Amino acid sequence: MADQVTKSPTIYDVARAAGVASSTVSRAFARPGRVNAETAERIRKVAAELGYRTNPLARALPTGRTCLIGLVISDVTNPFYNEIIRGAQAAATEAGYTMLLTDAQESGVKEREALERSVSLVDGIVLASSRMSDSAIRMIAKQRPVIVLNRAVSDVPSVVTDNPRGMRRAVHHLAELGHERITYLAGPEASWADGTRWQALREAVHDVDLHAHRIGPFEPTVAGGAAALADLARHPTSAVIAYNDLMAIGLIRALTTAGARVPDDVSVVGFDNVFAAELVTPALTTVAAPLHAMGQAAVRNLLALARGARPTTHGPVSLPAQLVVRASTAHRRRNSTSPAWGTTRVSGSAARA
Amino acid sequence: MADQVTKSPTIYDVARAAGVASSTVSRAFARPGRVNAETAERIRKVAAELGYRTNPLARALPTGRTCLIGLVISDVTNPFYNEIIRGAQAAATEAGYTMLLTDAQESGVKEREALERSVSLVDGIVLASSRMSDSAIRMIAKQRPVIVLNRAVSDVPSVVTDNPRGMRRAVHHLAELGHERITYLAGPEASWADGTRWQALREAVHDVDLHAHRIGPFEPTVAGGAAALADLARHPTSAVIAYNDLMAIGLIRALTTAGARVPDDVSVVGFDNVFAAELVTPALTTVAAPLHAMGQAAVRNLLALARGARPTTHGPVSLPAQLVVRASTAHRRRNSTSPAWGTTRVSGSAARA
DNA sequence: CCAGGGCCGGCAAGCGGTTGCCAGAAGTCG
DNA sequence: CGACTTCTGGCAACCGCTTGCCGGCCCTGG
Repeated sequence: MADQVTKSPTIYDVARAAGVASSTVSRAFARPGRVNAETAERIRKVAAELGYRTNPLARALPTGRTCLIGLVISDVTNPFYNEIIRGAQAAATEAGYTMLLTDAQESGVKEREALERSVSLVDGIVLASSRMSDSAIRMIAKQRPVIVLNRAVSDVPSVVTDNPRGMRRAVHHLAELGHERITYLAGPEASWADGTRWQALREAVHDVDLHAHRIGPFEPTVAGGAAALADLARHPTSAVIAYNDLMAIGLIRALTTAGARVPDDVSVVGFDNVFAAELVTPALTTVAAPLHAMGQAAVRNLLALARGARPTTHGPVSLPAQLVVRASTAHRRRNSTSPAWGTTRVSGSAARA
Repeated sequence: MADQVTKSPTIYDVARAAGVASSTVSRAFARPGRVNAETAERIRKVAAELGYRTNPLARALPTGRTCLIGLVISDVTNPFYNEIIRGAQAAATEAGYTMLLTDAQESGVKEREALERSVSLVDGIVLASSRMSDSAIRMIAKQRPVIVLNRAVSDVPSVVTDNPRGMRRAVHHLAELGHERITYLAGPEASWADGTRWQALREAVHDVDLHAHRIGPFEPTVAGGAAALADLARHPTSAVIAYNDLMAIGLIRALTTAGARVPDDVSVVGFDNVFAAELVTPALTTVAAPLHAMGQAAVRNLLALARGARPTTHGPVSLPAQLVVRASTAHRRRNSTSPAWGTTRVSGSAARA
């Protein structure tokens, strides 16, 4: 344990051992070609013997590049991010960057504090589902290259999923199954995705002549979805689209324990296609976001930005979403306009057949 | 976007503006008390006006402390780590440290490479379910304080869950339900936890006079669990304990599609109590690891170590595990010694009642 | 009234690299 | 053969902050 005091060798040690100047050692590593091939080889050999490794910190000081990128996530606990993290990580590693992960714990304030402490450390930042205000984001985008993920902020490049298209597909699917009224379970109000999805739903629904109704907002969690049951019962529909999979799962569970059957009594569609979506019973029909690709795209774009590229397009980069049809959606049953599961009997307007 | 060229102010800028020496500015922040209260106050005010923030990199160079800790995870995609990450993050933030997250992608080699690039950056490292060899771990423990999570390596402090106790509880639970033979679905061979669990199972089973049988190893994933079905069918038992929840879930699914009922035909117990465990149908009975606490404990111990504390005990810090009984375990049915679901009919030795 | 001790601020030497500039050696060319 | 490149290696000045050491000033006690 106490071995840790042995300081690791520096370029000076290597320089002395190899009989050259420290600058030559530095160049042998940082700028091969700038130094004679043989010399470089020799230096490299000596360095290897000494176990020399260039100290990234010391390197970063004069160059200003740390080869670190920050990934800030609104809630690491949310399975939605698992694949995003991995995608980001992959892209970072591939480019020789290391990732600094920060959990904002669904709090704009904590997010800010964390950022405060790390902006100066990183070469760029990916903000995943940031809960900060647009202006706060723009503020930090002034200090470092920033890419926002799953959100659009004017003047800041972003990558998002094609929510409108995904939503349209979900609506068409539901329409084909004979559903006429769709309830949207809203997520957090601070969420850009939530706004986009609801907006997309209204448009999609209009196209195919259905009706949409929004309830919420709820927490974007299983508990939040379950909590939505009461509101849903007050204004029941045969189909529900939830802000995300977690809420969809929560709702399904609540419905089930309330005695309703999914998908027979009500069809439920989620968003994101998180890992658990195919595990639950019934398996969840959901709009799949290309999670891995998003993480990857975000980091790649960020790195391009950091290298001085102009922000590619002025709009967000939009990645295609797909509808994954599983077992939580089915044909609407003609005689099930009014639910048997309502905690409150509905206003009577919807008469039983 | 181009604003990023504006360099941020340094202590020199502040010093000039405040009419003091740079060292005084430095001390005003780093060592309050060493400098006159009024002066400090004035400096702080000027600094605030200039928007000065101390550059952690520059600070780290002379001090050698980066206030960064590395968390290396064998597979970020595994939900098992979600809460661990958060626990670790919480403990780190609370101590003013930032976390560097690395995904080893279940590869000892990638793990090593990643470490290679980051050891020199961090003040300490938490290795979660490392896939590296003991000696490799000891090697890096020589360079930096290291805590291994979910594994025991001699001479390196670690935090683990109390697998033996957890296993004992699971076995007793199964015994009470009348099961006599238990199959263990083994996880990765490189996994320390796997060895411990199997060992614990054998002992626990011996105590209560049951029988245990091990099949595997399998991938510690849903697919791995599903893949285990064939082996299980060859040697069926009424109860199964899986290396982890993911495998348990996979097995349950495979069993179900093969026509077996869980828990009626076979009881399944998992390990870890990941998020999805309570979501699946039937909800999974599992040995719950204190995920959040583990991440937290790991980081706290690491920080203590980094501060120069002697490794607390010489054995691993063991956190209590609990059995969470849900719906995937039930009384053994007398007449179900031989399964109706076997893909291969069993050797006939186990006659139908 | 003077010696001794705090308190405070400044000086300057690093921490471990990078890099602009310089100069000697070697190669090129008319 | 001399002028001009090109190739290589060294020198030294940073990058932004920390910190050991010094010294002036003021306070206190004998």
